[in-house]
Amino acid sequence: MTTQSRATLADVARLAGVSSKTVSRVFADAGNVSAETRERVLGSAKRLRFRPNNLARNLRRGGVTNTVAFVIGDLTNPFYFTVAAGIERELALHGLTMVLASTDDSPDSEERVVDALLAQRVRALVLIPIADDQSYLDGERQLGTPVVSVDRPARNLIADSVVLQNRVGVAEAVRSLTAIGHRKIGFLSNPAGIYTQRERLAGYRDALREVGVTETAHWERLDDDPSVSAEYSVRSLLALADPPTAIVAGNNRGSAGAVRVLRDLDPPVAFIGFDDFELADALGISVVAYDPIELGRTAARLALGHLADPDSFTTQVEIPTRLIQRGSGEIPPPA
Amino acid sequence: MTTQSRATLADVARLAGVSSKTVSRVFADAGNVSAETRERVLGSAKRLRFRPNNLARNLRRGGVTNTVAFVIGDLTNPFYFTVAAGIERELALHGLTMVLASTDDSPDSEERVVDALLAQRVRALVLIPIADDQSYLDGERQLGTPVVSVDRPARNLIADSVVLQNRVGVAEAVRSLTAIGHRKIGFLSNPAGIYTQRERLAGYRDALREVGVTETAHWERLDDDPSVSAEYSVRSLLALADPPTAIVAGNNRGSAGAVRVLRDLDPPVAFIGFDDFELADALGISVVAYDPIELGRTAARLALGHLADPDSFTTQVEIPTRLIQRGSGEIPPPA
DNA sequence: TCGCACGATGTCAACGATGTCCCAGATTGT
DNA sequence: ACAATCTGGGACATCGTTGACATCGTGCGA
Repeated sequence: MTTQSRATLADVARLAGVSSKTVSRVFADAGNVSAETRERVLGSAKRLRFRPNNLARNLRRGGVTNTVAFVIGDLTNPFYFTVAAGIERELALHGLTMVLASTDDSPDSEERVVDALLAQRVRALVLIPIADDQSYLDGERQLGTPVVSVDRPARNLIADSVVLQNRVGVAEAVRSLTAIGHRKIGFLSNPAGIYTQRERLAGYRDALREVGVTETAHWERLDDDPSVSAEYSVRSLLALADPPTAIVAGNNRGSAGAVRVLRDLDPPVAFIGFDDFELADALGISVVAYDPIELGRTAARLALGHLADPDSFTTQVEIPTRLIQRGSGEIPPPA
Repeated sequence: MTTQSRATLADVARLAGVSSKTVSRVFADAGNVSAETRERVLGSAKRLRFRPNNLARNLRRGGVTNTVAFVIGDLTNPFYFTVAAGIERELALHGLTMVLASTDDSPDSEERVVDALLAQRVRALVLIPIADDQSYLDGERQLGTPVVSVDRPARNLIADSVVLQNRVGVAEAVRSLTAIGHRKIGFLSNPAGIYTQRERLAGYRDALREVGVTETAHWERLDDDPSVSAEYSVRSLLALADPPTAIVAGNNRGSAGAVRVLRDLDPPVAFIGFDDFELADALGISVVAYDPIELGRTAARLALGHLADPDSFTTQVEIPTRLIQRGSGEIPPPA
């Protein structure tokens, strides 16, 4: 494996008998090079396996790359990576590349990871905020780097954001349950501390209040400890002296647990989850759904918008949710 | 929004009253700078919102970045994304970043996408080969860029690869069916043309041949048209004059379809899928499983190994699979 | 007390590509 | 026929950082 060193513009130029500027013209400018010269240059380039060095190019062009960073908490969550797919697609349409970095859901590493990306001179930053405070990004924003927060609003930072209709979505789901007579409705949330879960909890309470139910605390299972399984929470609800006749989950984690417990219960307990999932249709599970790809695309579009017009206003977008009824949410309470 | 320009080493140096080299030392070398000077430099840097420019740094250091590219066919396939998560984790341990690019399953765009990444001077390349020929990467490999192919071997290219125990895994699954008396076993494969599916099909035939069944063509549903739904294929198997008593699927696409059709069949038809999936346990679906995270980690480790020792031999790794019995695969044939 | 090692800092060039300016010759208009 | 314009191509500086090497005190052993 003779690891020879990489060819540069100058090497190609020497072999082709032209100046390096001419080679540069062939590869970038496309301006004013005779067909004959171009052929000769391309021939030499191929022979030397030349590949233009984007590091140098970008440096010369003022330190601007064509990559956009997406900072994600937990890479193994299917929700986040579908968002990433949306971002990648939209960026690809504009010739931009996505760099993906994970903070492993650790608030402390967020700033460190983001810093490393900014040092790479990413063109824009899309992130799912994990830490309690994104004010450290303010300087960068003022320097002109678009920052878009996804799924949750950034804290202490003026930035575009794309979030779901969490509160309205859950309220609609709960309303569909109260409409068929349910009053004792459980709610699963874990981790309960984060923005999305707080919003969804609020939606749950909203809808119950509308039918006069204000005492909901004993039907709420709010945890911040990921080791508490959703199955356990569901069982603890069913073990109540006055158990709920329906359960709503704040995320797909809750759905997975609920499915396991509820499938062979008699009398059946109604269930509605948040986040759609593979096979939910086969299982007949009703869910509050939305389009995660669209979430990503929208985030990318906002970033691209700021790149095109740095002085545009910051925007908050809400991605709509919709209730998909598949059976589990349409079970009426026992007579 | 006053978009002021970015501060450089020189700017910080001027403000701190030192040379730019000293500032460089503070941010990189960490070598021999007095505490007092360091304080002063860091102060100026913060005031100017200075951030070192990795483009310039990497250029100066010989055009070597700390990013590794992962080229993926279809970003929305959870399998690939979990692999990506594994890669990202392993790389993070070594201070490297992952860039993700998608070819949208188009063989034509593979070379284009890869080229763009190589121009960014990625340190190594991990890819899921889509095109029929990866020989275009040979030059780059000779230049010392580690290339690792994942899930399928690269064609016409000497490169490390990490693949699953496809053939053995499926053979084991089919054997578990023949062991309890099944002889009429269907096989679903779509897209059937790719390496993994061909291997799995071979495993299926292997195991049937062991029990003397050599005529399997009418039980094989091999499609290359993604618009042919797995449900349709399953139904067409069941509609045979002599329908199979068990079905094996070549991927999770097949499983999803099979689950929908098979759940309320009487007499029940045994089923084993390839690829584990969320809720497979709740549904009692037996599958041939493996660890996709480990697949990614292994790929990353191979790349890192080549970076550490450029002259190391290329390696082929097989990630083990295992049969997880959850009920659907243990149904005996009707008496 | 002198030489020398060492710590703290500075000078300068170079990484690879490109923007700016410049030039020689060919072509065009009047 | 001559100036004006265009076309292909080159020289040189430059983007922001760092490696190699130089410089200047200071303290310490001989």
